[in-house]
Amino acid sequence: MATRKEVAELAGVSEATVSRVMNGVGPMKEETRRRVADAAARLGYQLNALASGFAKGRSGNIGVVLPHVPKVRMFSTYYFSEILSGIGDALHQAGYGLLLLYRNPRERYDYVSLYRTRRVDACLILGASSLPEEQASVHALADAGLPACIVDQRFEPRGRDIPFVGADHRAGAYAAARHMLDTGRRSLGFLNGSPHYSNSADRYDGYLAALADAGLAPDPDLLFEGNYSRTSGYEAAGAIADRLDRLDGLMCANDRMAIGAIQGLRERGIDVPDRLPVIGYDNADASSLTDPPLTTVEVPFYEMGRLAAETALGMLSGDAGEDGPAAALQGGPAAASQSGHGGSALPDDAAGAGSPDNLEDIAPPDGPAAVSSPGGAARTTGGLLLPTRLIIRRSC
Amino acid sequence: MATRKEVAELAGVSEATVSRVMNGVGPMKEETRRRVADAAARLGYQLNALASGFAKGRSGNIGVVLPHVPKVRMFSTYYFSEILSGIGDALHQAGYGLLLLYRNPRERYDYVSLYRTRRVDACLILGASSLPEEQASVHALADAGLPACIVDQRFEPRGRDIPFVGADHRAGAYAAARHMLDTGRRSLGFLNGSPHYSNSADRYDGYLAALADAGLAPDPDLLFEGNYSRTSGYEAAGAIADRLDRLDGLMCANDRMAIGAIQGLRERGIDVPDRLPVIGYDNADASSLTDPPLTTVEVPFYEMGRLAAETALGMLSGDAGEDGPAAALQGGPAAASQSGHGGSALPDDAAGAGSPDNLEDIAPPDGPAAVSSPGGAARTTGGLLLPTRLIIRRSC
DNA sequence: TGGCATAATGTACGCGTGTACATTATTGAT
DNA sequence: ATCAATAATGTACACGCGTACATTATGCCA
Repeated sequence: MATRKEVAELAGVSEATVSRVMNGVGPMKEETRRRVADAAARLGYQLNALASGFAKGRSGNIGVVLPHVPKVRMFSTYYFSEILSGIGDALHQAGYGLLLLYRNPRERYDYVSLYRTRRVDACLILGASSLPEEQASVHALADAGLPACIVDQRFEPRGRDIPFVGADHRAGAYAAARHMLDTGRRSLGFLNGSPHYSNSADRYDGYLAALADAGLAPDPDLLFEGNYSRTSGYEAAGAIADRLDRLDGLMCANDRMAIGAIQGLRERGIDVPDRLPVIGYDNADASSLTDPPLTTVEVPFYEMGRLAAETALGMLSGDAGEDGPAAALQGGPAAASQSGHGGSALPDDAAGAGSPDNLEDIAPPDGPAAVSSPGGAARTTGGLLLPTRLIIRRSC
Repeated sequence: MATRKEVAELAGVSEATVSRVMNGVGPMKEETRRRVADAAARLGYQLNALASGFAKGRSGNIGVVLPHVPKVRMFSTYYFSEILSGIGDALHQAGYGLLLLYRNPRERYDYVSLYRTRRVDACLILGASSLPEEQASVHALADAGLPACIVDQRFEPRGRDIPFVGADHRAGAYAAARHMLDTGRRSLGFLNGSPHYSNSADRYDGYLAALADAGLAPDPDLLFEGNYSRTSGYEAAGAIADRLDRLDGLMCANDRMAIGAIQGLRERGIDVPDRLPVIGYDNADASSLTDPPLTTVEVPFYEMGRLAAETALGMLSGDAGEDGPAAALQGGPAAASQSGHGGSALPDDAAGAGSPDNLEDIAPPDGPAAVSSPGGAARTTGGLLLPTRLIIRRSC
């Protein structure tokens, strides 16, 4: 392992000069720069990231926190892998490392220690819910005023808050419900996810808004609840079948529950879409594999990850970022809509089973103080909401 | 941020004593230990992992390398998320961090720099293939003699080699083919994956062995090739349909291709399983969601990740580990078969669609010098092969 | 009580870097 | 040619910890 001292000797300069060359700081003669670079190359010298981080008091790593319960596959892997991919690209581009952290949603998680021990410089929190332990953990992090970003989950505003980046699920659910209503449904059921997620509430809002716009009153008996797992959708099929005489359409808060519900309905001899049209949400991988392929709402998860990472990084590099995640949208080197993944590009093999249809023009009447911004994302207090898109297939 | 000095002063001891208490090294009076612990607690002091790692020359992080090509979802997310989960649990238990690294499979990747810059103490390589750039990168890592472990991919032995942990895909494919043959198929096609993966070759071996045991000769015209993506299976359906008159069964090297193939076949009016029974491989999430549910081979991905992590950690903590990954099996605090995930436990909602059937007794005649070991895993030169299990559903 | 082995603690330094500050070289204007 | 401003480089130290080694306390046996 070559060290800075050896490079300095070989190049005939001081260690400080080597340091400056390696970091590209301060003015220096081009010839000196080259001599040092050559010496470093000849010795195979590279900065010791550990020592460098130690001297700067920064690890150079961003913690990405995922929920994880042993033996239970609670969440869609599609969801996380897309977001992670976006995060990974953004962090790599900025020269940061991605430290993957698993958290048990039912236990208190000490975010602050991660910073105190310098394991991470910032955190991105994925799959958070408002379970008490979880909320308390996040509040402690917010109170400490540490750089972080919450992905796709909003907490109730309080003094200091952590910025979030999510998707406009209210608009997405509105578009889904609207599609059902526009195609003649009058009595639309809704299989929602756990109320611990702000997602669920947002989707419910969109559902209600679409009903209201169609002059329909919501029927509490047509509201079902699962926990976003396929099994919970499968199990909900019983209750749904019981209300079948009053239903002419079913909307689900995610694809996995929709798939489970379709399975359960089919086992009861209820055909989808002939007897009961169903619409999902997420545009997960599996949604195009099912029979029938699932009409669903595409969510820009990759972009979400990217923006969340850029938001957190923005809080690190000055700005004393009280601006929230919108700053990343405007100032980032690669803004959301230009990064080449997501947006209008179809993910891998999503095509071929139904014609995607951009229905951005069908917007919900009034979001939560949302204002559309240049990237197509809406900015709300303390957060950013990315636009979603309806994908029409054959299930409704 | 409290520092060691303040703790030492508050406790009335030297900094060295604080250090010893925090790390639990050397003999010390219980009262001293308590005094220091109290002082640390009162000041909210925690070890600075960065400084500690710097002093020890170790980052405390293990790099986990994943293939990643922008805009292309090349690999099953199920596969990686299961393996990652196993890795995460093992590393967390050992107090190590998980640094997620994305690699472009088509470019050379400088593993060695990761160590030289002290970003990681060891690496776990996932989704590796024998593409030239990739192979060269791995060889350089092996030549440097650095601690690492390759997951589910074997490279040809050479001087110094990196240990690997994988699954016995030869036996798995044998069981799958055998199941087909035992249920009356005589003319079994095989849709294999890219030959850049040792997986593919192993599965092909198992397929051939089962044919041979049934007294059948392989028909080269019934061998198809995809790239493990659903799309490639979908596209292969054309060639498969062309040979339909000579086929009475189709075996696929993974579930995604099987699902794609079934879709393609159905579009050509070929019913599965009535006209052509199909069997998959992996027991991915989606395999139980399809119509018909897919008979497949379960692979203990979680265990695979756990064992790989334990193998790499074993190379760190002495043993000058020339023993290969088997050491982790015997010596680890939680051996494979006891860790509670995988093994006989069904992953989440895999049940309910067909009766799983353990066919471990149907073993291939002769593996590549494989010897079964206490954990049920076979140990081969330089690597460990975990057992697979046939899961019978309705697609064949 | 003395001596010795061992436990328990303190002292001192190195780990490799970033950077504030001091110093020297260079340039340009007068 | 002189001086000042600025560029370019060197010097010196802090960052927080682990640990080899020195030192002191303790217990045990004769």
